[in-house]
Amino acid sequence: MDKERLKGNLDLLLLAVLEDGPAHGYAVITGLRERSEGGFDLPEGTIYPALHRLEQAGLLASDWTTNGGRRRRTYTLTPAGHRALAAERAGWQRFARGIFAVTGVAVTGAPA
Amino acid sequence: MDKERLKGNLDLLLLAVLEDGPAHGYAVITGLRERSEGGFDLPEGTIYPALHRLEQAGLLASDWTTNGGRRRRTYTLTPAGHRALAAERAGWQRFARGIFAVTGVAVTGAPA
DNA sequence: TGTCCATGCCTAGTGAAACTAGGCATCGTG
DNA sequence: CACGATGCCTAGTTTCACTAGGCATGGACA
Repeated sequence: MDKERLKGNLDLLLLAVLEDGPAHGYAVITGLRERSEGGFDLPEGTIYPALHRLEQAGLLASDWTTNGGRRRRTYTLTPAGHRALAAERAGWQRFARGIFAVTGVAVTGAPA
Repeated sequence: MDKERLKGNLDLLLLAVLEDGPAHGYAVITGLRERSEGGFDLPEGTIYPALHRLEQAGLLASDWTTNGGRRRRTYTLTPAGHRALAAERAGWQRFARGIFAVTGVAVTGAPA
């Protein structure tokens, strides 16, 4: 998957994953990988700073839990996060429609 | 239109515009603006360096013409440019399908 | 006649976003 | 007991598009 294209869309992806329920960073990474069937296999250096940024922005709330001896930081969407997700989805759709208008490439779920 | 999302998609847009026939830089800018109904209103500082880069990469060929007293540099898609455009379209579709898989946002031409 | 806007080209430096590459710790398995 | 998977973190780099400036011509309008 093209890395450059990800720019500007990372928040959308993270918020969408967390929409299905709270998760910790590592689970977000694996969840993203699974949902996209390997398409989005993002490094930790991308995910963790982004989660911190989203929390800083008030879109996520986090709390520490311990599973066995491993500490996890679990993130949950805040109400502002839900609103931001909706805005991100709309923004993505606007952009993708622009691309369609210029290139003629439409996108649905099914492969060609 | 979100500026960050453009990253990685600029070549696709430029090549797609030039697919309809040769054009000079300024015409690419206005063509892009019209096709997207104002969505992609990109500054010259974005377009010109990108066209130079694409020519350097062998995807475009250019020649100077003069219209009245105004000099224009007209760009044409090379065969490699056509192939690159096809690859860009495929890359975009792959990416957009990944986004769909994660977020559920499908994109067709028609607005909601 | 002079000024201003659209046309038309260009580039050095900035800024924003994700990534690289490293560090640290625990747990299970061979 | 070593190594991979789990799990967290951050400083610095890279990679893109953009900002902000420069330059020139032609037409319209005062």
